[in-house]
Amino acid sequence: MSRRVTIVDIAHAAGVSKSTVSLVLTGGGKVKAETAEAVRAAMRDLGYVYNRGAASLRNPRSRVVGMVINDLSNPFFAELAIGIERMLRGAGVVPFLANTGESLLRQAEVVRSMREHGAGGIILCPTADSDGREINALAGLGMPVVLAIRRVPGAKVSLVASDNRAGAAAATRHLLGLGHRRIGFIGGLSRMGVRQDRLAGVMEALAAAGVTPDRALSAEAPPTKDGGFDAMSALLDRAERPTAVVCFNDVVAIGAMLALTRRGLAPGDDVAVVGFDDTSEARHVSPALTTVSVGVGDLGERAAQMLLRQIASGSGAVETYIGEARLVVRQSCGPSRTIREVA
Amino acid sequence: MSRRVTIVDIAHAAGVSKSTVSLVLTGGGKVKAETAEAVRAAMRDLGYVYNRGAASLRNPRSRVVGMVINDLSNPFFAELAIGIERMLRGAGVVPFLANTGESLLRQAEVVRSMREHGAGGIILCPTADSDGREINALAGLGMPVVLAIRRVPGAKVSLVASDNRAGAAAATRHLLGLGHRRIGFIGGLSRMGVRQDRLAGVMEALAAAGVTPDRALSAEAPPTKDGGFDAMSALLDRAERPTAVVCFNDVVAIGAMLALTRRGLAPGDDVAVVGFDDTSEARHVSPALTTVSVGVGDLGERAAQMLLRQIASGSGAVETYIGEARLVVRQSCGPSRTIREVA
DNA sequence: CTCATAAATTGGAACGATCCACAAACATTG
DNA sequence: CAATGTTTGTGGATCGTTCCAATTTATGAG
Repeated sequence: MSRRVTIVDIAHAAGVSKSTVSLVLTGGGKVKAETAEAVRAAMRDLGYVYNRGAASLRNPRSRVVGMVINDLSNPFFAELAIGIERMLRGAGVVPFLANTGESLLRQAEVVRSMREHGAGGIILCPTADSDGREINALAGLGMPVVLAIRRVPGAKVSLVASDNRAGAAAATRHLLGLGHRRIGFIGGLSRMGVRQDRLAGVMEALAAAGVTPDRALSAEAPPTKDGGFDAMSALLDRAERPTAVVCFNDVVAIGAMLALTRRGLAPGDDVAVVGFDDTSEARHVSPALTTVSVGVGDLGERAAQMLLRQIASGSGAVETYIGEARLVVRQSCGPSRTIREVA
Repeated sequence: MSRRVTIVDIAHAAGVSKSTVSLVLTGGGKVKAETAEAVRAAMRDLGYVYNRGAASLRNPRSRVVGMVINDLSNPFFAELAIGIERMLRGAGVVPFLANTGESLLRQAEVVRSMREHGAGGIILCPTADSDGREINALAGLGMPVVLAIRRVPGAKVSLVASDNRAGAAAATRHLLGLGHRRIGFIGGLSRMGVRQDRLAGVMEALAAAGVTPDRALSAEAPPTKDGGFDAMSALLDRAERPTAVVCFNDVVAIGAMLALTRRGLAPGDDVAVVGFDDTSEARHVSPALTTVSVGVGDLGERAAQMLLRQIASGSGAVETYIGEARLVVRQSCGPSRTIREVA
């Protein structure tokens, strides 16, 4: 196997110096058009491949960033990753992607590995048990960091998330408007900031309507389908059942609907169910899930933009963007005076 | 901001030479335990970050590979990516991930970018219109390549895929066993190898049962929900409707079920529907979708293993793995003598 | 045609690691 | 204790690029 082709080979073939080749590579200008063309021709002929590792050794301004996602198998986060990637590639930046699967250990490994590869910044969708100090330490070392979706208690870094409180409040007002009074909240773990915010939104709306919340109607559970199933089942075992539930997210909501069906209850008619996130599954389940859309693709793009800005400015200034959360009414809340979505 | 800390700084702090530091870094052995510990302590104290770019300049054995996925928003491919990633990280290899969104241009860009970053190999889930020559060119340059899920006509590289033909045949036999005779095939574009294989499986099973296939019952359409919706609608407009359809994949099947429902027909009772891939959505739609499982996570792991083997051996030997496809019977094919899945 | 200036090009020194051939320190043995 | 072998440890060259200061070449004004 022949040696790798380097700029020196190109320089030789094109009859110029390696510096000139470097100039046309970096597009700095200052090189005559015909010389540049000759160089490019030589690169084509020899099958030259630019070595970014070598380049960033000398010039550490990096065109690579890391995106660390806690659960890629969740379409919500996959959509987020796609939004981030779209924006980054548009800006000529190459994203390293890693999936932590909610493991704090893997998150640490992955972040280290990205630093070793010279990532110029990191977009982090943190695991539920992330430590603010660790993230601050990372940012303190001069690494631009943007948290996405989930805030981390104590972390003083930039954040892109949705207005969970307002979204949950809107969902709750919708249920109140339909006549529901016994409204529960299920799914998510209490240490999750996102859950705290969404629960707070529900409580706020109940309070505003003068309804006294029943603490027994909110159940903690892993943010999975099984979690939703179990939590809903537990609530149904109680003497005083809820007539409606706001769920931590769509996955939990789907699990909850399954639990209802299993008991011969009709989601929407017997117990109203609202999800959160508006993943594509929400449209496809039956009955179609009323949910709160957070515009996840857009959030991803914003996170990417924010990171790029942060890298460009170099001033570790902390920014926060809270995206609007919009209620999407479908069929899972039974008869309604609002207009149903025309799918 | 202070200069980056390098092995020379570590060497100085630990009172050894940079060569020794390099030795403990690469774990080559030949260094006294206490010296190694002193070096490691210095690294901790100074907050040292290994510079892989510099390392792979001198020693090009790369610990990075690229994974190029055609559509991450499809949970099927997301699951594939997760399987690949799991195996690679287990082997200490860092995957670069990129999403091409079915764009051939982006695929080319992304592959180039990965080569520039020194990827030691690439797992490619090719766009539908990929050119075998281009892929052969890549492999010919000494880059280990493994195609996943989709074969590319003319490409002479390793492949990990599922037995689409057998899977489709099994699904068709299931429908035949339920008494269906007018069995259609919908979704996918005719240039897709995967579609050709699945369609061939259907035809094969029909022929084996002595049923003459009606060409008018197979409809081409983009492999999306809308594609499935439109294709199913078109078939329903025909005088002689199918009583059952095998769909290109689960997404198409869900679209087809939507089309049925829209016309007041009950999927499963009026027209049987079978999907392909067994994504998580298949379990959650109603009626739950009978589909063909290809074990996508496992396929991802196999692809990763195959690439690692190929990188290790260095011999561009071409391997092929065809995973088994298993019929999963649920509720979308109406009354059945087979035992329903106990969800 | 000459000189000043601008534009284009160039060689050599980095960047931060690994590799190699060799040297120093230590152990073993007759 | 000399001779020999075995661990450990070391300086310098090197990988492919960018940066810098310096040099050559082209352009324009008088």
